[in-house]
Amino acid sequence: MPELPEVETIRRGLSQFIIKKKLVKTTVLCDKSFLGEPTIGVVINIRRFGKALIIDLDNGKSLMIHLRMTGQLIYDSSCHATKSARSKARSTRYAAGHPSDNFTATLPNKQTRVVLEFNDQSTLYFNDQRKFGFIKVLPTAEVEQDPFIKKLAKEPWNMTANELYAKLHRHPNSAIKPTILDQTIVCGLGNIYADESLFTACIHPERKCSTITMEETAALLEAARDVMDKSIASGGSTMATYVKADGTKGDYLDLFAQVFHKDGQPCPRCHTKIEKTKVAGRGTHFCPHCQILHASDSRQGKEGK
DNA sequence: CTAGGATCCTGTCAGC
DNA sequence: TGCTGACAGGATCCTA
Repeated sequence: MPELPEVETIRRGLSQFIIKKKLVKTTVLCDKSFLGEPTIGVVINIRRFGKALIIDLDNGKSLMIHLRMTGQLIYDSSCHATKSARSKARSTRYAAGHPSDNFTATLPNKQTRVVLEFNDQSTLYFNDQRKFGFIKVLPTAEVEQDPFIKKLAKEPWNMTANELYAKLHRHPNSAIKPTILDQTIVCGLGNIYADESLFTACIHPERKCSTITMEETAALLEAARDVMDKSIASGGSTMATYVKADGTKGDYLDLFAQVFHKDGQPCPRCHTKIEKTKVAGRGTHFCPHCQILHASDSRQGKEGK
């Protein structure tokens, strides 16, 4: 699901395409996916707070979009049925979010929840298989007071190791992984980048926060910045599926991930097999050799295997 | 206050 | 083939 780098990728791409265009029509195909009243206005800015995207209009309203697990935004510059074949041939697709065939499928389709149309007849589709994501209309002036936005922590680039260390140690008995997934602790990491960051910093995902040292905190923060910087630079790991040389589909994620979805494959550092387990209900990938679990981290009620 | 689990929803895949 | 349960790149709500 889209994490910070994917949402930033969408923000940059959409900025090129829809700023200064007028949103003229909103079609809501799933009531649950759209909160508030549809509105009409010119797009003047696109911002991001953590994993939330904000589209500001010139009428004092903003669209807050959260993709959650399976949301996608697919911009299509081609026009609708009335459009000529010539302009269709020149159509542009810009898609990001949860990777799926929807990026190239005919739209709208079964998973399309909201359709936003602009004055030049281009279209932004909000697709979301599981309906966890949403678009919400609210006054621009109130965006930063929104409960979700308001409690977001700083992003890794703006946070010091001291700040993160203090926050981690407020949850001494929690495992490190679910703690860094908490957007009020540090903002932007999701399941992929949490695993990747912990791997890079050589920290076992089940380490208790109380055992994380200042040095490890600094390494973790740097790792988080690094993996997300790399992903943003390459257009986000979920930007699209790509077609491999043999004609089969691949996922950009496979190209840069070191551990995520790599269980059974050799660790890039030590060649030990990457393992997959479950930590706090989330699939978790790590190298059992590079990422050591200290004796003091062992938990009761957990049967070893 | 923290910590853990259930929950929202649809689709896909492994195993029988 | 059909059924079943597990699982899924997020966040919130409820309970102890």
